[in-house]
Amino acid sequence: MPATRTLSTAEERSDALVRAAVRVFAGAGFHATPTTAVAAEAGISTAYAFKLFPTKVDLFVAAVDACYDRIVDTLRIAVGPDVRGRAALDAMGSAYAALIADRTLLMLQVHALAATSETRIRDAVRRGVARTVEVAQDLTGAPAHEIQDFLAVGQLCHLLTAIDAFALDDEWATTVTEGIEHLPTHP
Amino acid sequence: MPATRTLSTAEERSDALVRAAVRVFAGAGFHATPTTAVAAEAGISTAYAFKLFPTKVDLFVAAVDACYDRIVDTLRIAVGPDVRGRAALDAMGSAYAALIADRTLLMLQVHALAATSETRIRDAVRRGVARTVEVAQDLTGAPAHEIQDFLAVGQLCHLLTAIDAFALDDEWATTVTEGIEHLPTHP
DNA sequence: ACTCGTAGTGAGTGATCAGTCACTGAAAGG
DNA sequence: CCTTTCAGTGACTGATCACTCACTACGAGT
Repeated sequence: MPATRTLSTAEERSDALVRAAVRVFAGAGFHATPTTAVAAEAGISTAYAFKLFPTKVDLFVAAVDACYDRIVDTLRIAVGPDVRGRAALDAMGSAYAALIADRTLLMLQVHALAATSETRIRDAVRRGVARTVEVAQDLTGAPAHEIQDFLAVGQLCHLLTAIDAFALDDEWATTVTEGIEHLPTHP
Repeated sequence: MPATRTLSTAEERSDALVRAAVRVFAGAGFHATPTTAVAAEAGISTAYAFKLFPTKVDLFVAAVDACYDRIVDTLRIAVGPDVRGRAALDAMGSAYAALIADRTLLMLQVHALAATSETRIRDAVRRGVARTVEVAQDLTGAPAHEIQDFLAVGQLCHLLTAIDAFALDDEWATTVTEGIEHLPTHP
């Protein structure tokens, strides 16, 4: 293949489109984001976006899967081979906090959860949570209640970040954010 | 006022509309639910619904506020005057689990969180969380980290219920649901 | 009886958006 | 070259939806 190729492969375009979908859907969610906005962010026409992903749901599901790909990879490399149990879970927690610091993956999860009335989106979230739990179990060997804690604290971070509680200094906000890994506040 | 009155007061209609809004928005969320569907559920015309609540956001915010009204009331009556600390928080947890058993208030919270890019909705969620935290602090006197736990477990229940994890018997699902107050599965 | 404020609605309208269609053009193999 | 395949798009369309307007009707006070 010559270096002067102007057309991309469909696979390259699909990847770019999914990356754009993660960013754009994270902003306003499934129903509030037009497919046109995703295509524009990826720099391709709406018509071609629909050729690559026949429906908007297909594209959203691909974005959710990509989101959990990144999460699972991050958790996997966070913990050294000799670390187990709670220490390993803590390492995963820190890695996760760093990963979602830019809010993109965090908000995409929030929006995916809200779109679970669409069966295929619910299934994508199930797959993602399943993979997360499995990697946490396999690499830390921690008991069920600690895995639950790990997930629960993650969900709490989602809530607090979505409402930007870290930026507030009312008493309730400081109570509920104190000691939690600080995530950057909304611009 | 005679018993044969056929017109309602605007206040009665508003209340009915907000109750309908809680139910209907809980189903598909803010952006996927037309105002017409809420008005129909309440048995009034779309035009009148817009006279009572000038915008869809106004109606949604009223629904979110009503949702947290019910939550806060439930938490308040759950704990006896002499119970404090972790025991009191556990009582609140059980009362909360019973309250959200029909998924309506639970899913409305999930959808509200996903709609926080609208400032007024974000503020409504903030108000709700603030009230929840305040009532938990005042009535239990529990330390901050226990209040955080309380919130975190609630959020975990939202996640697990939204993806109907309680209905699954894959290993990850049983791991992550075991010991958590069982909520009914989706029909 | 009359009038005025308020409950209540049918029938729109303009904008947005998911998805389609008919088409252009690049480039690899022969 | 020339044909075939695949990347890529502009210009629609039909449906949906937030919100409006012009209007009817009820009933309380006088």
